Amino acid sequence: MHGTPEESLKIENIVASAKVTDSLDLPTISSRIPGADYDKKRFPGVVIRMKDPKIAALVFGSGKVVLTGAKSVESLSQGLEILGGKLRDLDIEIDEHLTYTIQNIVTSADLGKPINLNKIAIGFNLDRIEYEPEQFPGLVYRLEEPKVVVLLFGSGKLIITGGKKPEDARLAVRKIITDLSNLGLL
Amino acid sequence: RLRKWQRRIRVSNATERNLAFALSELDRMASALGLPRNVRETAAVIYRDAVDKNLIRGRSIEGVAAAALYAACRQCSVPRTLDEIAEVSRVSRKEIGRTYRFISRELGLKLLPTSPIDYVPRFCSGLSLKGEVQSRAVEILRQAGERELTSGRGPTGVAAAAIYISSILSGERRTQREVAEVAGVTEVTIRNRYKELAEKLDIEIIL
DNA sequence: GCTTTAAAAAGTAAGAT
DNA sequence: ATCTTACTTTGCAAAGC
Repeated sequence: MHGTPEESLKIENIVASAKVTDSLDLPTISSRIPGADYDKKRFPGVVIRMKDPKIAALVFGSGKVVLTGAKSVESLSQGLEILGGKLRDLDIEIDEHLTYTIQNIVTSADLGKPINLNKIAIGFNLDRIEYEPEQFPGLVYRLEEPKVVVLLFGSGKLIITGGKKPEDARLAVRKIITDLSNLGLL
Repeated sequence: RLRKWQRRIRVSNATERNLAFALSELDRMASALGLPRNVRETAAVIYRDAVDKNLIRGRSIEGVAAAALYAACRQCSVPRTLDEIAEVSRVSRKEIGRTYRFISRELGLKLLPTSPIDYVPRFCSGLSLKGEVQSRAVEILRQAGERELTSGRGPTGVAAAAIYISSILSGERRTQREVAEVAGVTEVTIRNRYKELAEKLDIEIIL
C-alpha cells in the first residue's frame, strides 16, 4: 500500500486464446475429465478449471481454447501446458508446441491519493469520458494510445483493461498521470 | 415514375407514423412520471434530432424515446433515475442506459453527471418538507461536493442523506425509512451516507 | 445482442442472522 | 445492525442462436 503508481501495477487477469488441435469430441472430454462442465444448451464449450495455477479453460469442438484467470504470462503458459496434458491423458492428439494469443489483460493500479471524478469529467469536457455515478462508481476513460480503457475511482485506484501487452497498462498509467497533472487534478 | 412517387409517399407515411408513435410514447411516459411540458418538448427535440441523424437504426422506437426522455429530464434539471424511466417503459433499464449513452454521444449532449441537488425539490415535496429544509439540504450538498464526498456515490443516496439530516436539524424529522422510500434507495444507504456527511462536515445530529 | 469464463475497483442491494 | 453474497462497469476470445 505505498510506492509510486507504476510500482503498484498488478496484473489481475489475462484472457488468451489458443488452438490445440483440429477438432475435439466434447462429450467425451466432459465425461472423462473430473469437474468439467458441459451443457451444450447453455454454452457450446466445455469448462475445465485448473487449481494451480488457478485458470479456467473453455474448450471448443473446433480445437480452439480460451484461457482466463491467469495472473501472469508465466502461469498462463503453465495453464495451457497443463490443459494440453489433461487432453493427452485422454489419448487425444494435441499439437506438440502450444502457442497462445493474449486477448486482454486486466491490471489494477493506485495513483496514491483520492481524485475528484466530477472535476475530471468536466476537465475533459466529457471527451472519451463516461461518468454515471448513478449506475457505476467508476469513471470510464478510453485511451487511444495505448488502446485501453481505464476505470478511475474516487479513491485513486485504477483498473486498466483491454490491453494486449503487460506494458500497455504502464503506458496508460503514465498518460493518466500526465493528463490529470495538466488539468491540475492530481 | 409512379411507383417511385408512391414509395416516397409510403416512406413518408411510415416516417410520420413512427414519429407520431414516438411522440405519443413520450407523452404517455411523461404523464406517468408527472413531468412538466418543457421536459416533454425537450425530449421530443432530442428524439427528432436522433431521427434526423439516423440513430434509430437497429434500435427500437420505444428504447430511443425512453432514452430521450431520460436525457431530457437531466437536461432540464428534473432528473429521473433509469429505474424510474424503465418502470413506465416496456424497455429494460439496461437497454435504456445503453441507448442513452449512444444518442448522448452521437448528438453531443455533453450532460454532466446528475447533481444530488437536482433531486432535493422532488424528494422534499414527496416528504412534505418546506423550503427551509430544502435550502438546508442544498447547502449540505454544496459543501459535500466541495469536500469530495460525492465522488462515485449515487446522487439519490447522497441527496436522501442530506435531506434526512436537514429534516432533523430543522425540527421536521423524517425517518430513514420515509426518506428511503421517496428516494428509492435502502435505509442502509441513507445510514452510510448520512454518517459520512455528518462526520466529515462536522454536523451534530441529536436524535 | 446473448450465452460462459476470470478479476479488480467501490457503491448499492437483498436476504440472513 | 451487521455479515455475506451478488450485481453494476470495463475488455476479450470461443460457437451458435
